[in-house]
Amino acid sequence: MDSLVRARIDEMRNALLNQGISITRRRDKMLQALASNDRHPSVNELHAEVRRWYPSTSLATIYNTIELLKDADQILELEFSGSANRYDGRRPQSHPHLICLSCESIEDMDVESSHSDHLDRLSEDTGYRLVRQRTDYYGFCPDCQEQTAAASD
Amino acid sequence: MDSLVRARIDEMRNALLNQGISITRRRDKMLQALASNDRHPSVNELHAEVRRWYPSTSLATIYNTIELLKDADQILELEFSGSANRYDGRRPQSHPHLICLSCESIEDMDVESSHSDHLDRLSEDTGYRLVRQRTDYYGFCPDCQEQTAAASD
DNA sequence: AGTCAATTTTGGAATCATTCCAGACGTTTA
DNA sequence: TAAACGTCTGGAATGATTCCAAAATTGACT
Repeated sequence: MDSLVRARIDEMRNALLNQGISITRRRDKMLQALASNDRHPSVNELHAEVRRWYPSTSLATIYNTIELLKDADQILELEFSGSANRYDGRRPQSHPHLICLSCESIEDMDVESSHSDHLDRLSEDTGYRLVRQRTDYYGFCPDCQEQTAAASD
Repeated sequence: MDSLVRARIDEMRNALLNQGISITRRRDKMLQALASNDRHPSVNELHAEVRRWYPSTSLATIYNTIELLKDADQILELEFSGSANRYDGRRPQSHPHLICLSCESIEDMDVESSHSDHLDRLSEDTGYRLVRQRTDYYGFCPDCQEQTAAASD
């Protein structure tokens, strides 16, 4: 396993432990699933993954664990109204994404430099106490563009 | 009525007419509601507003009209998974918002310069064909900060 | 190991925004 | 007036998320 993935899992574990939350087997599997999946999985995908090891796992447990991770600032939730939310457990800090309107893939973009400085500056400017931001770009990924081009031949 | 509001209503009307969509009385009221409300109303608020004039109006009609406006690029939809979507009919182009996590108010921020240039440049860089972006800042508005400060006295 | 208390998990029901649909209604055109 | 078409209604269907009470698991202590 990638050492970065391992490090990320440890980070999540410690963050939870610091809040007095125990790492049960299901929770641990879920951390692994989150750390090793860069496709921004939905709750259902995480559920399926954890179930491979613990088939009795219920959806409620997945939602539960997500709540714990949110409270510990260890997961980024991308909300959608029409479809299921998607989650980024690899980089819990706000960062921009490329979202394909056709295949619903979600890709990370590089972090803009000094993200928290930016929020701090904006907080001063606006009078808000800002805690996070969402920046996402919507369009059509290279693969989907090819497919529509091919289909119109 | 503000002349900017009036101009915006005309803009929406024309955009719909250009797509061969007729402006019914309910639709027209909804355009007015959208153009004159800067608080980013939800579907329920729009429904209530249109109902003041046409009490038999159904929710489905509101959803319908929103669909028409989206297709005509005349409304900006802010998606939320936990609560109702919010709509900006005054500035249909992508622009950033300040969102209060406590009172759920949504405020417009000034548009970054040359927004479409920015998308064009990013499209080149990423290979995506980007059509819109979402940039929102989440935090606590000045009013809500005061209230929690006062409550802790 | 055995018991108790506390935490976690389950599974199903409840909630709520949104979408769907068939029938009713209105408007336009001839 | 009638036919044709688009619009609107009201209620049902859908689907993600939340809630909850009961069952299962865990950890501490004996």
